[in-house]
Amino acid sequence: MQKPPPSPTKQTPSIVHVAERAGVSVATASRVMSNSSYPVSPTTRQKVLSAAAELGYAPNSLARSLRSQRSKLIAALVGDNTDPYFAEIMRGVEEVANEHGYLTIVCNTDRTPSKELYYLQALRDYRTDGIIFAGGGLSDPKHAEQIEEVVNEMTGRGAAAITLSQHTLNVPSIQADNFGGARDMTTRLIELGHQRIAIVTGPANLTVANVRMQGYMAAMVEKGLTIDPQLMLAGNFDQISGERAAQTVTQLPVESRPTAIFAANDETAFGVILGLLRRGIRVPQDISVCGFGDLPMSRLLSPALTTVQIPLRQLGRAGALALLTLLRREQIPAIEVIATKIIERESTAPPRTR
Amino acid sequence: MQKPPPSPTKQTPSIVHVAERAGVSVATASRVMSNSSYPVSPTTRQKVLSAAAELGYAPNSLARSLRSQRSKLIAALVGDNTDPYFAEIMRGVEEVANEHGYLTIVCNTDRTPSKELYYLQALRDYRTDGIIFAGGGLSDPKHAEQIEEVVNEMTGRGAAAITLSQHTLNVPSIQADNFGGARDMTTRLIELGHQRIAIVTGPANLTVANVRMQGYMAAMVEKGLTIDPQLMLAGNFDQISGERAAQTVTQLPVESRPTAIFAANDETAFGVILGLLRRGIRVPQDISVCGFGDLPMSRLLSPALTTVQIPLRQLGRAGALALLTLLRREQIPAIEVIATKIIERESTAPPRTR
DNA sequence: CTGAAAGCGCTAACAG
DNA sequence: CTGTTAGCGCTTTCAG
Repeated sequence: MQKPPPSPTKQTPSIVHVAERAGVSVATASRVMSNSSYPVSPTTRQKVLSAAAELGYAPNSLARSLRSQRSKLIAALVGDNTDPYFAEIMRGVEEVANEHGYLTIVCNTDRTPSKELYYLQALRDYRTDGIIFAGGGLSDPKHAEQIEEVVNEMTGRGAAAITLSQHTLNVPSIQADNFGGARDMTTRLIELGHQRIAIVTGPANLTVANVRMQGYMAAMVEKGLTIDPQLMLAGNFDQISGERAAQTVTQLPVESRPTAIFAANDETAFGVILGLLRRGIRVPQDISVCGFGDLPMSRLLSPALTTVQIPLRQLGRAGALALLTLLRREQIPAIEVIATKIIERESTAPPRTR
Repeated sequence: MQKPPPSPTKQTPSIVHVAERAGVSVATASRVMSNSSYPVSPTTRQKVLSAAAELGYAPNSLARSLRSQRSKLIAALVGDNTDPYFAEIMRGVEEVANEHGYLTIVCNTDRTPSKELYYLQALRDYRTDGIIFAGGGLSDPKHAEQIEEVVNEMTGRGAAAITLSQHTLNVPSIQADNFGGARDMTTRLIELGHQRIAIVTGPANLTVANVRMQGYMAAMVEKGLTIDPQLMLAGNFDQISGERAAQTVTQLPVESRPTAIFAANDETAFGVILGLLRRGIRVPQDISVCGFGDLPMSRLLSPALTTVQIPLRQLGRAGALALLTLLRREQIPAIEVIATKIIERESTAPPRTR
């Protein structure tokens, strides 16, 4: 059974048709259809309205945007919309956009500078009013320059841009307190009695990852603990790298093993826990594990994950709101920090007394 | 209505400027900038190209779309982009769109007919070329009619629409084999030796939920088992309803308790498992549990979830591809079914022999 | 209050 | 091969 291909049948009515049918000029028709503040007599207005209704008239946003130089389109540039981290941010962005009559375009960059650049150009071509960089800035000097150029071009034209994490781009930024969150979490572990605390880092070229590591180091130093390079495990923000880290740890001689492992994000923490459990090491009895992010599934694991919660949806909402403010030509602070919060669950505990 | 360009720092160059600078007509400039097949001499082409480069010219897609009556915009209408189910589909859609030079608009409907209608109108106004209905059709006769009207209006105009699940809309559809998957899973449970198999259904007004229930019933009947109404638990596709179902089950007299519970989706299954474990019932030793969907986290649970896998990303890709085919005025089947697959993990086992 | 007309930036006839 | 021109559908001066 085949479906007949769609073939354009009836002509979409334009405002000209509405004007004709209502017996008024297009100017007047436009004024009522666009809710202009320009005065139109109640009777004329009514005539236009019913003509539009009879015709099933729908304004052409493309023409409107072309004319007004405002597309009412905003874009969310994310690493991968499938990643709950980005999904949650996108949700916040989309909600605010929707509430204000904007449409949201998704762009998955896969953290690839070239894809990011490609998308940016497309967005520029569509005269997208605003762009939210949800992911971190990619440290790739070659593309960074071009990306910056396109962004400047857009902002120079009246568009707005904003980042939701540390970024090389010189645009306003709204960020979760990654440093503070990591420092607080580490401090908490220390207060629990841990001394040998390992960290599984994120991708070296990702700024958020580095900032979290800084937070960890700051706490260690503040508390007078030494940072053992052996306990700084390279990770990649994914589960696999967490499992690898667990493996590395278990190969360490018992006396130099950490009593706690701080994974730079939740996914990595899942991997760590899984890797540990597979090797018969109990969490948190033998080793405590914590993450960063508080993904929805973090509380479902057993043991449920202790982690640093980032108010992601709120971050997305704040970002979109800031964008709209910028579009209204109003000032916003260059950088706004949103507090994170430690959520203690089952994966952390005081270290075993030897 | 919309705000004028706030502070046009530098005037965005249009094709007219390019033409002037290259010393050619706009027609010629357009021909080279739009990669028209129309012949242009190599020298002229070069002149235009360098003029464009010097000016930093970027084509205006809005104008292009207005003129060509094709926006190169497609939209994914999802229940909630935060739901891994939809996120995965969206990813597939976005990938294909991107590969073909289209931009993807996200619309979260929250399964609300009014929001769906609102979005549809906005998409129509933007002359979106194609729409993918990722969620099921909402059984709400009042809005359904209006929604259908807008969709017809759009397809009549040359746009394409497609659904990725059972839907009242009369447009082509690409679907996972929900019936077959549920039947196979149920059959598998029966083969393991289960006789008393409960099902936790999805929202009654969601077609997918009903189809899965049908599959369950078909298998039961085929195998000559009776369907005990006591074992048909009302669910809502969320974790809470799964926990509630677990509670209900544990309140049943021991002899009439099920030995296996089939949750209509994974989230519900998580809830069931959680609820069971909390009450000291072991999974799968005491009761087997399985789900439908294979969310990423399903394999991370302990016990890892046995479930029916839906190739979601592929579904999204297939949907977008179908849309593009339709846009090319080519035929596609009215309905295409994509096979599901049973993934057996740790949450199911033969029933305990009494 | 209403209307005529000038474009927004681009493509595609239709001439040369 | 190149150029002129007529719109796509809409908003907004600028005149009544």
